Amino acid sequence: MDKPATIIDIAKALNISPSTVSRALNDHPSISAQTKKDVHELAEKLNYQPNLTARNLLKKRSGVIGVIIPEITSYFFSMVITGIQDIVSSVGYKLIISQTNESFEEEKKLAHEMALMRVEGLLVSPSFNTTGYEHLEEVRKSGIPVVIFDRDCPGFESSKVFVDVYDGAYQAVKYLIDSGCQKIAHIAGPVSIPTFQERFNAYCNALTDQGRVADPSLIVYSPGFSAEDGVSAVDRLLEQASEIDAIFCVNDAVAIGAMHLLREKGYRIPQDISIIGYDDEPYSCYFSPALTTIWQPVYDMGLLSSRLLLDSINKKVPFRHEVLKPELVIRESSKEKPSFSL
Amino acid sequence: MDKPATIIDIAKALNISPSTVSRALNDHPSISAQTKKDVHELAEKLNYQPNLTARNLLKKRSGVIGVIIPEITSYFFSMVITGIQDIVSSVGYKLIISQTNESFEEEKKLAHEMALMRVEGLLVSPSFNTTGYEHLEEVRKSGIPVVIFDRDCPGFESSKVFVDVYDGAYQAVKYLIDSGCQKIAHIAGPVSIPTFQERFNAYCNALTDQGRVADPSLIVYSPGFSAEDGVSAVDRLLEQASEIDAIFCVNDAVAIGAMHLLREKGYRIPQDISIIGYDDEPYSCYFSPALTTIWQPVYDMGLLSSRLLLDSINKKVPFRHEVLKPELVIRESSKEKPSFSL
DNA sequence: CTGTTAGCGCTTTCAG
DNA sequence: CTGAAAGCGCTAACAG
Repeated sequence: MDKPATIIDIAKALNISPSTVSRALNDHPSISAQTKKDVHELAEKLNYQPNLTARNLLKKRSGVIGVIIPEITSYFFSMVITGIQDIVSSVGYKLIISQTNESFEEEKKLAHEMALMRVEGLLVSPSFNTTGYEHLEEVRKSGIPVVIFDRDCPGFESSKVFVDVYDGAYQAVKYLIDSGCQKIAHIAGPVSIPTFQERFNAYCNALTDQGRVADPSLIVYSPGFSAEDGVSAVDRLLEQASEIDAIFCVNDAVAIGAMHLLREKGYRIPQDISIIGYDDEPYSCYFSPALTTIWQPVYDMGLLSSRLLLDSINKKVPFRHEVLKPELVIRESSKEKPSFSL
Repeated sequence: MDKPATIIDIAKALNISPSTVSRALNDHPSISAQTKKDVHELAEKLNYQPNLTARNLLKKRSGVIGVIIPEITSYFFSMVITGIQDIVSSVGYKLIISQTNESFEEEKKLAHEMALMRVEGLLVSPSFNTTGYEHLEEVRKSGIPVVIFDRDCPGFESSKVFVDVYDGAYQAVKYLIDSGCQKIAHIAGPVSIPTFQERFNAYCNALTDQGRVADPSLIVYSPGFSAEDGVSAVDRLLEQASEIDAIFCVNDAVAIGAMHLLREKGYRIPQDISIIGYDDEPYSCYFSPALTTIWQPVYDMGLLSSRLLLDSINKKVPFRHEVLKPELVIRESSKEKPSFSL
């Protein structure tokens, strides 16, 4: 209601100067106990709230950190955000979160807006359609530190935090080989996207490293990576290949869609076909069979990237590149590895 | 890099006054085309970016809207946020999002911080442990409109947007009855929480409305509402009841946990036991059997609540209470309703 | 211990 | 069409 009380209102009412009030409020050492008491009491009474905008203008800071992500509606990114928030809120920062919906244009617009808002730092995971980094260069040129996470921006210089995508995929395929699978298929995501390209590469290399060949008829490229895409991808796979006994899916969603159709077609998992996904989504362990998958330290990624960002904000530090390790979570959708091979 | 250019820098360089520059930049009608051109060109060259903090201080606005939710890591809330963001970003607002993790203390702190930041409006879905609304009253008293969504704050006066929880639950139980189920159990959530209490009430009423009684032995109260809770709840249910042929679960997570254990114990779904959940989570249709559940217009809730908030910000409007309708999504985890009853 | 002064960057009367 | 001046609310030298 009405105008909020200012420091000047308090000063006038107490017949002292605004600076004294300011100092009293900020608990400055050289202010008499009595004055402090008077000021605090009146402030309380008037329900005084400091105007952060004024303070920010003076101090040239905003107290907010920006986050740009492709989408918030995924376990992955919402968990990263939780990690980020736990760190930055502990040091008094607020978070401005925006999603690009995988649109490059939107990303450029958002980056620009963030710079305008004078965010003190920016965390970004670029969209799949991002093809240049001038928008991020601009942000950095305005003196705002940027940290990239999860998805790389090759050539853009900044601190970065990733999960070792290749390693996770390699582990998965290696496990399938070790468990005795002979015809291991792969439902690949759009390989124009580096993350999926890496999973694809790991699939091929894991195979060749064991003296096998990556048979093209065992690979199907999915245009998307949702559960629906998994359904149609496995449908095509079954047409072009025969006798497959394992599928490494580009992510859990696709794996879940794939399992769905396979079961409908009467395949037994894992007796007929082993399935491994990627991401360890919350419900993946509740499917039957429970999905074997790759777990990623998602929350940690949020913690780490925001820590790196805070470092860059506080002092000029050299860029750091951190790579977190994923883990294979063995459940029921894959055959067991014979114990003698341990 | 270096100091960002200000309006004064431009003024000096062009030998005109800051006010003229300001007007030129804002395309004020009474400025000569030539001056405008000069100013814009130099602004471009100096990479001038208006200082929003200064402008906000003057205009007494912040351009941001606050959102307080229990958690961001759920399909439900992240989808609501998407709806909110689609509306508010179209009119130039930025979003500050914070999660309470169901902590009342945290919620109070956040509400206070939001007020301090001078957010222009606040959207809140209170935590389950929220017992009073003084923190929200305070926000409103500072002149910041508040809109409550999804979970009610009884007695707190503001615009509110909810889904008709009772209706959804009633539909679910009614369907089970109509499909011929005789012993319909309920895994209830913590009934201290209004949402779960309502689902419970609907369960009882749907039964009694059809001339049945809500048998206490068919009801199990779960302390939580995760998939794990569903597992243990159904375990207890099987001990205390016999021959149940349907379970209405408080939400999809619990239903998924319940189905998991039931399958392990050899029950066939829906032949032996029909299952209905609540929420229609993204993967619910991919379980086998696909889960029958209640869908809620989550995105719409985000749209609507932010629209109501914008209305309150722009002009004094009376509070509005909106109730959105959920829908029963029939899939495979429930027996079919005989067609003659249609 | 306290007051004076100046200014953060911008907009907006009020005068020309 | 343009300039001078005032001020949003707060803080920080610099003086006492």
